[in-house]
Amino acid sequence: MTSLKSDFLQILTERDFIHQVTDLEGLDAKMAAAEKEGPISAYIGFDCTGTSLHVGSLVQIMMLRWLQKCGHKPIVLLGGGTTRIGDPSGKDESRKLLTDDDIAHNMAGIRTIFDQFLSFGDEPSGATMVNNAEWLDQLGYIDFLREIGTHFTINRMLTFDSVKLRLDREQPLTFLEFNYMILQAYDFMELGKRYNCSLQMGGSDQWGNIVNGMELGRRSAGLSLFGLTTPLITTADGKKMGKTADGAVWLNEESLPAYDYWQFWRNTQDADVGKFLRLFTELPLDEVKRLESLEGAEINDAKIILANEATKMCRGAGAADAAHATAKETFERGGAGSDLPTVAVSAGLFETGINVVDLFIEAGLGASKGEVRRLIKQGGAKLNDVKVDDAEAMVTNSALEGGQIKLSAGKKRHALIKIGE
RNA sequence: GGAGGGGUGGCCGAGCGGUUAAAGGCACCAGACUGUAAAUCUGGCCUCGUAUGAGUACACAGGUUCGAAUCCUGUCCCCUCCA
Repeated sequence: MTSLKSDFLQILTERDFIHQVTDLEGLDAKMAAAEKEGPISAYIGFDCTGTSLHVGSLVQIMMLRWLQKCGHKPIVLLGGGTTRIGDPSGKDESRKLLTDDDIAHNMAGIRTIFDQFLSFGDEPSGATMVNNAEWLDQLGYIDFLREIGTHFTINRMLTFDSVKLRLDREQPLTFLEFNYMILQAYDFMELGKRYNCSLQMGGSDQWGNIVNGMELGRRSAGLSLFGLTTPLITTADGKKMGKTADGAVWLNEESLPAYDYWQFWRNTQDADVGKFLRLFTELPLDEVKRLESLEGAEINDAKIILANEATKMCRGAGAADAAHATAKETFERGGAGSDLPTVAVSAGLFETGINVVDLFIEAGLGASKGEVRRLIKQGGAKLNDVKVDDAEAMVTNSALEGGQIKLSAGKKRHALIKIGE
């Protein structure tokens, strides 16, 4: 492996973050010279269509974190302006146009995530969050076309993968979508001008957009810009990572409790442990090597470390410890950790008694009565770790253990029922 | 604006008057095996009912028929080609 001069690129290379770089040596030299010439700023764009981001964005977030650790300045660009148009790529869903309030709300939610990973502030390496509405909102169409449009040829745009794929497959591509790449290119240039940002990073699908931005910056503003992309992160069986039964694995607590977040990492397949440790934790590489070489049941220890580290970073040490403790209690001792999903019910409920099936639904462990009955029939339902055989059984005060009841659906899904006021 | 094609269960996709709660695949859930892994096997996968069963359901609204996802009419939406 050729050794790089800058810490940042060295780390990224070792940890398999890099898919492509526009000018590795040039960028390396520039970053290595930071001590004399000051840190460089780099940005990654994020969509703000929701109040949270999911693990799919985590690679990018980790890159910004490393960037900051290496003394450079991370810029988080939120697509406030582009979100207002609505991203046309997800064309199966009718795109909803977000109001300004929605967008502001979403941005606030996303900000709380970045607060965990980055340190914001005015110091040279302090992170900043920028909204592209800042410049996009004021764009005049004609001026924009004259200034920016002249730098793009349709011939060239047609050669981009994102466009070509659509055309080859004879799928429609709207004009709006076609313009997206120009707007993204414009973002890069504006960030270069306003924030002296010289590097854009992103997923491998962003390569074309990044390159466009570099060229626009050079031609229109004389900027020297760089681009870097990450590979698409897939699990060992070839799926895009980050999807679970209930959808995305969200990064913020409101969308996904820390316990579930921890569990997501804990349930990583063997074959992915090393990869994930490299990308999503900051453990030293020799430690990662040791952990990923564990075999058989021992690799579970590596998964626990992965879960702890990942959760700590995203949700804080306290949340990670609590999740770990609960998992230990629940899985290793068959008890009930306090961090399990908990549902409070009124005391009166057990005076008269409640049907087990209804109780499971109450606890969120089943969507319909039929589903819970099936679960019981198949032997997957447990109440205080005792298999439930009778779907007609009533649960009364006598089932309470220390004021709570532990319900389990299968081996992994558990919930606590507690008496509330 | 003109011509044509289409909207089926979470997704893909068969069905094209009765034997269709709707083939098949994917995803998902549970069980077995294990290590809270993967792979594999078994069962399940609209709602209500222990179940025979009942109720809803094939874009929406009507109609034809003993009987419709299947035929007809209207509405909405999507796509392709032409202008």
